Amino acid sequence: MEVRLRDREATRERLLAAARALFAEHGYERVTVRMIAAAAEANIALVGRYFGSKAGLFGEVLAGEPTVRQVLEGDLEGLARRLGEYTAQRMRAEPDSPILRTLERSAGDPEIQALLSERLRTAVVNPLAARLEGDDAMARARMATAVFLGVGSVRRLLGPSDPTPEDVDRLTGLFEACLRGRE
Amino acid sequence: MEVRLRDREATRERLLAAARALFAEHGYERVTVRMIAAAAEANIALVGRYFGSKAGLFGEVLAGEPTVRQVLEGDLEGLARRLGEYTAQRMRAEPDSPILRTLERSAGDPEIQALLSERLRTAVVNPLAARLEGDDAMARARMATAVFLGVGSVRRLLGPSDPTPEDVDRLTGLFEACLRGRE
DNA sequence: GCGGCTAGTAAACGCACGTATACTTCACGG
DNA sequence: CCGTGAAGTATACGTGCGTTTACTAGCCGC
Repeated sequence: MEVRLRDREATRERLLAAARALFAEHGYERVTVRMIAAAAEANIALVGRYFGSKAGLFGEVLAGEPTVRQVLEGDLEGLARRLGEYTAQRMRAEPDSPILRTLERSAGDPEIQALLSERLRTAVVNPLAARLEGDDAMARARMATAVFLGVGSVRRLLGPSDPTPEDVDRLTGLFEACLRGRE
Repeated sequence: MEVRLRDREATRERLLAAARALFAEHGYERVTVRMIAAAAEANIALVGRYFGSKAGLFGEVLAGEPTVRQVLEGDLEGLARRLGEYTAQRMRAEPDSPILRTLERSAGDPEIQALLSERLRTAVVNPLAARLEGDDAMARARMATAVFLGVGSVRRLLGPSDPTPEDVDRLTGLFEACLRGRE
């Protein structure tokens, strides 16, 4: 593989990677383009050149994230428990996903909020609703998402707490109640 | 009652009221001291003079909010349903409480986050935990709080939705699952 | 080998913020 | 009626931000 010092694509990728890590670490507003450029060992002006703006770079970071969460795959019966276990981890530590981490540090800028909203919809809520049956599948998917996001909020605001087996059971029960259709 | 144009206490109160409304409307970061001063028809410098700083003013706004939520009062059996109904309202519209509105617009500044955290603890989580029994009362109160906050997050991010009677039932079920102790 | 496109750079622009300072104006007690 | 102290004002300070501009330097085809 050729090594080029002046490589537009490689520099662009470095900026993207640095932005991905920093946004996940601190959220949108508390990351400056100077921080990103420094982390990528690139010049500040290149952010504007390659991504148009800070918001454009953020949008590309979001777009680069994988859409389907592995939690949603697998059998439908175990879905509530997988969600319960996955969410229980959120009580202790930050999510791996940059989207979710950024979401938790939630941005006030309406443009950024719209980007996050669109992404949450296509990456979490819609895939989840697609796995459910009934005409209120979307409402139930939203409520399950609420539980999921809420646990993150509580950890962020009140501090982490190690989930007990009872917590996992309780969360699983919550998701079962959310996902269960009318019988 | 005497009418005084130069009334320190009245001006202070106007600033406080303006700040309360604006913080609830836009969150901490997106409100400037200039906005507050303009809304209160007071001079910018008075914010610093009377409250020390913007953060000091915010702290006083938080401190002025009522501590105990009426939802928590009343019989324990109906608590889950009252929480369910109260939370269902959050699917449609913003909370009345400035604390909760500010919480939803969540501030990144660590100092402000600490203020919000302390307030959420003393105004919501602790009173709720106090009403529960069992050694994991706090864990269950935190989970109920997570559901409550999560519904707000989802409304803010994905847009409001009118709660159906089924939503109320489902939320009530969620809170029952959270609040129920070991049997 | 050299000119021209282009990646990369340095520096500054313009703005908005929270805060601080020096000044002005008014109410009120003597 | 006047001086004094507090209430209120105008303005500027310093900082940090996202963005832009004018420039430099390197790669590549000819």
